[in-house]
Amino acid sequence: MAASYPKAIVHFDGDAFFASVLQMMDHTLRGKPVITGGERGSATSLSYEAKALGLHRGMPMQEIRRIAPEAIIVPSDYTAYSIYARRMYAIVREFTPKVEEYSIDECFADITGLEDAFGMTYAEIVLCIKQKLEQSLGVTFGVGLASSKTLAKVASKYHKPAGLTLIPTERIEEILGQTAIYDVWGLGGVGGTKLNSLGVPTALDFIRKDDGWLKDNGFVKPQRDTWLELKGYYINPVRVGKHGEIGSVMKTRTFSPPSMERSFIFSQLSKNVEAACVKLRRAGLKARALSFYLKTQEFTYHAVQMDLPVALSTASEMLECIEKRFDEVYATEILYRATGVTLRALVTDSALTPDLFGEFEKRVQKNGSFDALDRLNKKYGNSTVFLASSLQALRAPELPRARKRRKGFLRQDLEHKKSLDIPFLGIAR
DNA sequence: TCTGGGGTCCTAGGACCC
DNA sequence: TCTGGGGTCCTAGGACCC
Repeated sequence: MAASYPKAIVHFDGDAFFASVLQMMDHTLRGKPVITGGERGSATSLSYEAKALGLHRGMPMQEIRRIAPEAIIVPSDYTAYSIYARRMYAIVREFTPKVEEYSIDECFADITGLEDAFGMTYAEIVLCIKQKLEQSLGVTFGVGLASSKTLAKVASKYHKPAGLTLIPTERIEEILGQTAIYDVWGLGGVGGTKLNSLGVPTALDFIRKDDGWLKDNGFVKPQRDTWLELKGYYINPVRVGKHGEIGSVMKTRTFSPPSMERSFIFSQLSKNVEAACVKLRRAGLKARALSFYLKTQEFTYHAVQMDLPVALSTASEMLECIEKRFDEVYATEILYRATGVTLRALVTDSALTPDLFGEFEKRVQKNGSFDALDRLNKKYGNSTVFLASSLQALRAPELPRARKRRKGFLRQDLEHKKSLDIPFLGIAR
């Protein structure tokens, strides 16, 4: 009996990807319990040897050291991860150009209709790609083949690690009967809880409901699409190429303890704007719009959305615009715990057209590092002694140390905070 | 665990217009 | 001028993902 696939969609998922990459880069780590994310204080990725010790993702490092002193905590290396990711995409592309780079450790491929070209069944093609990935990268992969992305996702995590699972149409019900509704990609915690409370604990129970039931219970397009995909319909397409292009740039940071001091909160926001601009310039982009927000101690958000007069990539000029509207979100007597900024409507540098009044020309000349501080300082005057004093800090020789300390800042640092955080403001690079 | 950081997509609802 | 119906466009915010 030939297995039937209306579409042949494959999902590849690197097993314990970060930890595995680090084990490949350093052979002394192989076969050992490796944990990454030490710099954050909790585990980001764990090797299978580490998982076998009962350790799990999100576990505090302190606890890990207590439970498993033999565990090796290694700093993250995002450059290495992305090199491996690119190799992974390249290998899959040797078989088909229809590859979606979904994330740093996952991709989808559409191999529909390729049996004749390779003289193999879909299952054989998939096995062939899987073996090549594992041999070339030294990382094992969970691989799933089905007729939709959602089903392929179910398949790739069905057997771990190094699993290969096929879900042709005739096996859908069997597999989904063993798939918890919480584990279905796209439904999330809220949707999963809701379905569970409606008496739908598995994906099989879900696909057995009809369209009317979905509508009556308030399920909308994203859930309906997932429902269709689980039934085997190809709804969510494999998106070739487009991934990797940046649509928006965001920077957010929580600070502790929370604060109600306007100048401090504004400086936090400045820091985020600066960091976002660094990323923006690195990508050769400028933003025509942005939004910024303050997050209160109660986890409510207050945001302002604004268009920029011209496309910008420098923090100083964005901050001028932001300052004018900062008080729309900031209120005295309220404790805030985080700020954030999102740069949107991005355009490439080359596509930028100078505006009518020569603003563009003026801006080109203003690329000095201290420009931002000078202008802000002049603008705010006495009301922001804070910024003025930070200017001194910026020019002080111990800048590198101050920057470094910022990472793990402690309560004591708070007393001196004003001179610690501000160096970030206006360092244009 | 009193709740990280960086993204995308969808939708309800307001503004505006016939 | 008022009322109602019905489009379109835009945005804020929610939910989800890794």
